[in-house]
Amino acid sequence: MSRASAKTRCDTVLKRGAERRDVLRALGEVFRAHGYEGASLTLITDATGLGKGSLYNLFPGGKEQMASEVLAEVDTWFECNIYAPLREASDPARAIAAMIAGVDQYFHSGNRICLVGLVALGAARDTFAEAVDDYFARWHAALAQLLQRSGLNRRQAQRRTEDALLTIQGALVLARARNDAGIFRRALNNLTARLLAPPE
Amino acid sequence: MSRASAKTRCDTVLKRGAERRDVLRALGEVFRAHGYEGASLTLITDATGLGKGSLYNLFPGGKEQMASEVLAEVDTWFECNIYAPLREASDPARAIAAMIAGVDQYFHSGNRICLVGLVALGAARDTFAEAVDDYFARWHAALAQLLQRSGLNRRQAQRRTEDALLTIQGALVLARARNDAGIFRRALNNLTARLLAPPE
DNA sequence: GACTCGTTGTACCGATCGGTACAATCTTCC
DNA sequence: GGAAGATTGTACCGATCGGTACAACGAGTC
Repeated sequence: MSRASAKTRCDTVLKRGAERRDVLRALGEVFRAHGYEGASLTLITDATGLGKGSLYNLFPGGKEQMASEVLAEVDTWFECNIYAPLREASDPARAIAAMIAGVDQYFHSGNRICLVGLVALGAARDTFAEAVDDYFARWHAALAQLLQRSGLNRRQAQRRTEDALLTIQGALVLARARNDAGIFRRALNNLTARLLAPPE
Repeated sequence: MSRASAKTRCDTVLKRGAERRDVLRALGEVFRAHGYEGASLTLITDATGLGKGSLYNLFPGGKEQMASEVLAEVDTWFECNIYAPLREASDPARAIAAMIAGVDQYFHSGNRICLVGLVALGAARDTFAEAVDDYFARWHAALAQLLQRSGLNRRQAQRRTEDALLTIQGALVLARARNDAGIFRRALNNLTARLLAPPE
């Protein structure tokens, strides 16, 4: 998942990919709900409505390929809706507000889990280590770069970016743990202010 | 896991509990490494050195009881080493520094995962929902109370406490995802400053 | 030493795991 | 319509899942 392929990925016309998209979406929800190990083929066939035959025809690599493609799909979404806008933004305040809005939308205001974070914590981390690291690394790079353009020095930009990413992850964990999506909403609000604060 | 039993739990003399403690410790590491679903009995027997016979003699309730007792053990550790000191502290600054130091120690400076957070994200959340919520709720109560005593109003104390807990969780996730324990260390440093900052 | 009773290893249980084989079916193109 | 190729449901595979049964073993007690 290199930076170079990012642009083309976003503009790709999905000829016969529409239904595959639907399958990937369903797969994503199964993995989110049960984790990589917990997502049994029975659960997967139920969620997708596809039999094993179709499933292994679509994903010859089995469960690993399914999860891998789901992660790639997540990555693409963030690339198009979060990272690219951050990189191309001229107005930092607007860009940050847009990022927060995008994150809030993607995670259903705290009612949806971060699949990448979930995979990172589980035993499957090693299998998908590259995709996991890449997801956060590219987010980090895009946001830190924007913060630097907005006037922060490199060190401050790095620190604030790290803070932003872990705040989002932590808010998702805590919101889920305490079954209180308000935690996520409040964290995002607070985060906006912290990111937009003047250099210290 | 009620608040009332907290005190006695800490002072309990473990007559024949010493070896059970060791087993629970090993169990904890297996669950941390593989999650609840992923921790198969084979992995468990390997990690504990106990056969199934001994295991089901010690834990008639099977895997669920094992995980339940491990969570209780985690809870006890935090009760004794984190929550109780926070409640009984007279000097807020010292208490917060002690909390951060305890957290850093427990999570091996970012190289160890939060089992409660992991369970919260997984499918086993519902099974252990009460223990999970309780863990964070008691931490929240103890810290918020201390912050109020240090001069913050209720609202600010709540906000900062929520921020502290999710920062710790998020830092653990991100540190693991990016395989960089430095993220956790930096987050804890930053958190100390934020908690000790004067009322806004 | 014999009796007790908690502890342990081991064989085994049905269910389910991820994955494969393959015949039946559906499309597509001529 | 019919040949060709992709797509699908279903039966099946060995391995492993969490859990049980039980006989062998162990430390105490008399």
